[in-house]
Amino acid sequence: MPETASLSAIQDSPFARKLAAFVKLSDLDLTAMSDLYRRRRRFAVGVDMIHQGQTNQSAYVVASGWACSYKILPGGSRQIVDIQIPGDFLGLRSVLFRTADHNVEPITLVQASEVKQRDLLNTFSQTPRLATAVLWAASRDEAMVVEHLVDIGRRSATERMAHFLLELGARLRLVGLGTRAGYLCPMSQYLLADALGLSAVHVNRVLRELREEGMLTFQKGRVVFDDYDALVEMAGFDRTYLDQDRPLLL
Amino acid sequence: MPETASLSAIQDSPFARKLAAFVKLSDLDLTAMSDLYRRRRRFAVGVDMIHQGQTNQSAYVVASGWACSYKILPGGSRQIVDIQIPGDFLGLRSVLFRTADHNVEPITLVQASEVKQRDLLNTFSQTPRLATAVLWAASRDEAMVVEHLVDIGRRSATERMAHFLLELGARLRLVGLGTRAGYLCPMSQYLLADALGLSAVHVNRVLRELREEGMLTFQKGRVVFDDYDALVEMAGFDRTYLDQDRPLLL
DNA sequence: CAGCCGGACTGATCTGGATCAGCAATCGGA
DNA sequence: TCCGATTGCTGATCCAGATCAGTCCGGCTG
Repeated sequence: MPETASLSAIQDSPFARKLAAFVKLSDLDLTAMSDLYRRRRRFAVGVDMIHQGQTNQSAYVVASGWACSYKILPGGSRQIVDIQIPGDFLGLRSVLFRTADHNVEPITLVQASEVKQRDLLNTFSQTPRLATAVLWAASRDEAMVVEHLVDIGRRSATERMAHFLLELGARLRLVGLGTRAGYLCPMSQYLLADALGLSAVHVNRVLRELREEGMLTFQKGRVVFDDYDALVEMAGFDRTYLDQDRPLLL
Repeated sequence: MPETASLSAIQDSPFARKLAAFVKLSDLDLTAMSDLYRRRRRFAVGVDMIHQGQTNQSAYVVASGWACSYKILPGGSRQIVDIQIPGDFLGLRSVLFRTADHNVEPITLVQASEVKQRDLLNTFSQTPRLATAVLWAASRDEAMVVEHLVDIGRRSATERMAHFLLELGARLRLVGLGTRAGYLCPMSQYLLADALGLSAVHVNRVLRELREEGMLTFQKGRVVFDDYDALVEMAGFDRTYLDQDRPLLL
């Protein structure tokens, strides 16, 4: 039966894996999801996926690759707001508002499914459970932005770095792309700087310190947690908002 | 007819006013909303409405008064993440996740309607339009947190202050509690400091500078925009994400 | 092969905003 | 009516992290 085959394919996608942590998805929900998945597209590094100020943008669900959303301020400097990894929704706000309030740029080659505004709103009205699940995912993203805000507002450069890399690790583990030992991370130190509100120079210093203290090593595109527990302790990392152990809505 | 009378009462509530900027609400939606509105409660200053780490919290829709959500870090310092004014949802994340990831504290006496988890999820499954509207409102809140993040990460203390007070003004105007000239603001300089990641002392300095430059005056619980346009220019304030001129979803 | 370029890395210097310390005005309660 | 608590205001000092000004190394190109 081709239907069930495609259903199980959807079920294994990072997006479904993530949402399944919140709601138990029915076959109807999965079918609706697979409809959203039709229009697959590729984005090369250097070509923005979403442009601040543009109207009628689509949203995307990332299938593979990394991207980052950021804002440019009058003055030239930029702030990276969030990192998108496989399974993440991207540009949801640019669909719900008429104009995009941020940019999204691929960090690596990105493969993603385009979701048009009309399709999204239709799907919501037909499968309310899926709408609730997306609300949950959006809230989870908001929780991460909040954590990021606290990072920048109240944590030292070292704590910030540790917290950021821990969170990324936890997210990657959820979609099977990392372990407690570490993960592959294609971010340059310049990107890290823009994300953490530091200068690239200082990022380098902080990474060296963490390495020398035996906490974590980030070299050659690979993050290795040398002492996970000490890192969690030092960064004040709170796992609860990422560890949804069982679906809330059955 | 008591039904239509109560419907129009709901329609005039700050919450409905806000959501109506996004979707045209049907009578069914409004009825569902009024059901959520039943359980009205009052919160005095000094009594937290939501506690970080607690489980099975309710959410609230603010009818009157101001509150703030914040996080406490190991170390004692706190970061105010967002301000809630009438019409705002509050504690949505603590309902969607099982445990609250932040605190909410009243700034003034707050009157709010309690929304239980079960009621909320039921309402969503019965009125998907309302679910979509709440998703929109949550995304709008996220956009503000993002803006707040950029504030703290990349703007100077003065720009930050200007931006924050402008945004608050725009939000208050949406629910009819302020004008382009200014608004009443019950926040102390200590609260402002916690929100902006500054020290109270520095908040004071910055406010004095803004006053002396003829940009804005914040004294005696009242914000007066002395030169609105100059302020917008200086802060790099982007109105788009708060100015939803017509409903997106009819 | 040389030449180039982008990323990682380092030391010296500068500065925005925190911290500390203290005073004046206002308010609310006994 | 006085006293303590809260908020607003100011100057002096200090430090985390920015900025500047480079070197070093590996990969890519002509």
